[in-house]
Amino acid sequence: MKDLPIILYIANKAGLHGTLTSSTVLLAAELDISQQTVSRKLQELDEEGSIKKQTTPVGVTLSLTEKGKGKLRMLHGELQQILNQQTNIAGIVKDGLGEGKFYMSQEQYKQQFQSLLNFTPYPGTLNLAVDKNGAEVFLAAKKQLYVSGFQTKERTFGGLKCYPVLIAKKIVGAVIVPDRTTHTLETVEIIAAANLRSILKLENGKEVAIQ
Amino acid sequence: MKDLPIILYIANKAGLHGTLTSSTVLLAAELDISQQTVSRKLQELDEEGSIKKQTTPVGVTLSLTEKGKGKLRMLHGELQQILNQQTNIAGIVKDGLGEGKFYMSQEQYKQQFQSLLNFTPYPGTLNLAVDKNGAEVFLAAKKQLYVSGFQTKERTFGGLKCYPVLIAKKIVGAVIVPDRTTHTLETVEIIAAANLRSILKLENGKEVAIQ
DNA sequence: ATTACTAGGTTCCGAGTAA
DNA sequence: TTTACTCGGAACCTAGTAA
Repeated sequence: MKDLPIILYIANKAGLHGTLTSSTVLLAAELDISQQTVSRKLQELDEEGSIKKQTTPVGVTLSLTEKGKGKLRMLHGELQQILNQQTNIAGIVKDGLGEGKFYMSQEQYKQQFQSLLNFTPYPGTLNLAVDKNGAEVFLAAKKQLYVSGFQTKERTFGGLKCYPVLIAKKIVGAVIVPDRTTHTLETVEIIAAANLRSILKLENGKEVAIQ
Repeated sequence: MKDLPIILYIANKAGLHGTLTSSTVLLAAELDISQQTVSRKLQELDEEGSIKKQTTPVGVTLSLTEKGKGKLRMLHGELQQILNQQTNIAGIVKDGLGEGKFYMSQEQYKQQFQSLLNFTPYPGTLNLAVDKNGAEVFLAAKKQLYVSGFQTKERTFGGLKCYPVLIAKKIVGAVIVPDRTTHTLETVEIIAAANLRSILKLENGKEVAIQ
């Protein structure tokens, strides 16, 4: 749309249906363009039918036309669509390998989780089968935190990415994606402060939504 | 915001967080500007930090930066505020003068209502006491229809403005404002296909929301 | 095939000023 | 005071091309 700043200014000051009494000089100052440009642009917007302009001896009176309102509504709709994308996915509970429990018991991991997520994870992860593409989009939209790897005298523990999420609309947790993961994003691992399986009464095959 | 069309295009195609693989030639065709302009604008948007651009031998790979997303969100918020103004008010049921019933029984009114509103009003109006200013803003935001006056051999019936509304979240009706009204907008008259008092179980003093 | 530079034409902006 | 015209200069766009 053309000359959006001016239309937005009018809409803000006058409301969608009201009128704005002002002057080209004042508008110029507020919009940080010259009085001449304001004058010209108001003419153009009027001719093109986006606004209605009445010139008086003491200034101008402006309001949006249906066409102008329509443009704002269209733009709003477009933005709505862009911004309100996939913000949740569902996954099916499935068996993990019991590794999660071992990892989540490591003190170094636990400390990092506590400081990054403000909770210490229950020792054990919930594995969810999800749509791979859906999960990628979903996680891309989330804030990514990073838990670094470390070494003990026995072995090396890798780093992992970590995305805070809300599980089943009420429990704060996180999706974790180990750097060297055994499964792709077809499966997603979830941690939380409590045992999700028990407090959500989950069994294999049940569906859980995360957001 | 500068170069909104390009940012919107990327956001539409790639989503907020995804990446778009394309070429300046293709973008030029879709946006109806020259390849050179696309090339330059992508450089500018990249330098200014609204998008991230990677140039490959076969085209460009684009994604929005946090700054770019922020701009979209800000614009969206602004539009939200403008568009989602007062879209409902509440009123207290009160006694009318019984005139409504007489007017709504007039065949010429009934026919016009039917064609404008797609319902024939129940013979009688519901009077609601509302906040005057609130009502003005509310009605200003509604589509205004006009029912013209007419004459019979006995007398003259005036025209009236008519605003389709939803009553109590479920019943389609309309606010009517006679051209020569006896009350100001402190009281609002409502019509609907059915008897609102009975189907909503209303008595004087009860509150009704209209939107 | 790309991207993107240069050059020249067009559009746009705003200082000056008339009404 | 206004709005809005003229006109010179700045900004912007694209055809031609190099890489």
